[in-house]
Amino acid sequence: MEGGIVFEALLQNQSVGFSSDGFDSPWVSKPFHGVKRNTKKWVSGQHEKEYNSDEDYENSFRQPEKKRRLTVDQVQCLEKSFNKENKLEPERKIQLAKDLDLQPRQVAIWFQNRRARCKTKQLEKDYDVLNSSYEKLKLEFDCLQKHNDKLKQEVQMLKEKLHRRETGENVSIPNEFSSKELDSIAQEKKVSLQTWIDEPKMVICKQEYANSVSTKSDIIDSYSPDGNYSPFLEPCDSSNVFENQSDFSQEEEDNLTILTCPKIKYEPYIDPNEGPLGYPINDRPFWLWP
DNA sequence: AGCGGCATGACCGTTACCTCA
DNA sequence: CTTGAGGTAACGGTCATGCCG
Repeated sequence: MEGGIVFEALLQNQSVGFSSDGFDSPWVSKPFHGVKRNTKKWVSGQHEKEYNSDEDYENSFRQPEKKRRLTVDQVQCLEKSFNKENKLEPERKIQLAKDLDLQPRQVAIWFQNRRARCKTKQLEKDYDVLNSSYEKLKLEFDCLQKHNDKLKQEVQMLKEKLHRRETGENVSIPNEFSSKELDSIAQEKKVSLQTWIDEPKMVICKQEYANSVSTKSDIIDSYSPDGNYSPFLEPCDSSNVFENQSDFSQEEEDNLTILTCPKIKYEPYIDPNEGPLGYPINDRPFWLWP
């Protein structure tokens, strides 16, 4: 950092010295009124600055201080180093500080802040991923629900007609439809539904688990060892969704919920304050959070 | 081996300052 | 010129870890 950064006239009782952490940071403590906080101000190169007289020392306090940003070159070099490894070993810190004419502590702080920024960005990305996943899932769920209702209606209608026919009532079902044939029609309906949902990947699970998935951050936030995002539910084949190979009893099956799990991928940024339903995400019931 | 004290570093939340629209 | 928002350097507090007596 070229040129000494000196600071504005400070209040009395200031102290010039090293930080309490015993590290090599030349900070000046400045009393701060009203807030219980010690504001310290940076003096570039102070560790090597020599004052020829008390007057020089006093004058240095009267010059306005600027908190300088790191230069473009410094940032570029730090970025390069960060991209190689975002943790900073002491040797590398010293070397970077030397190379960039910074205090080791400045390098350490830059890495800390850089990691924090990195984490924030990653959280934003994760949010986008989950949000778009949720949006897609909800859409598919709504479609399925509507289709399911329609099918139930049809089955109910057919059952009623069958009942009336078997009890001798005059119904419009052709006589050639036996009970068996009606079953097969119903079966056909299942098949068509199955075809319809063939594209989205699905898993079937108990209602309690479906509810808990949205809150299981330890699962959702999981990453593979190489640092890549790992979707919490792997895609699976939906072909057996309606087959009688379920591990659940009939009663349990009534409470089953279908989770669609499209392959998660990053999508363009979406305003996190506005959810897919068009109103702020926090206004949504907790269990509807993506 | 177990324990306490100390040094160090990472992380988190926060603050102060700078820059720019 | 002022102001507010956003970005960033830097802080204090806390916790984990390693070393040493």
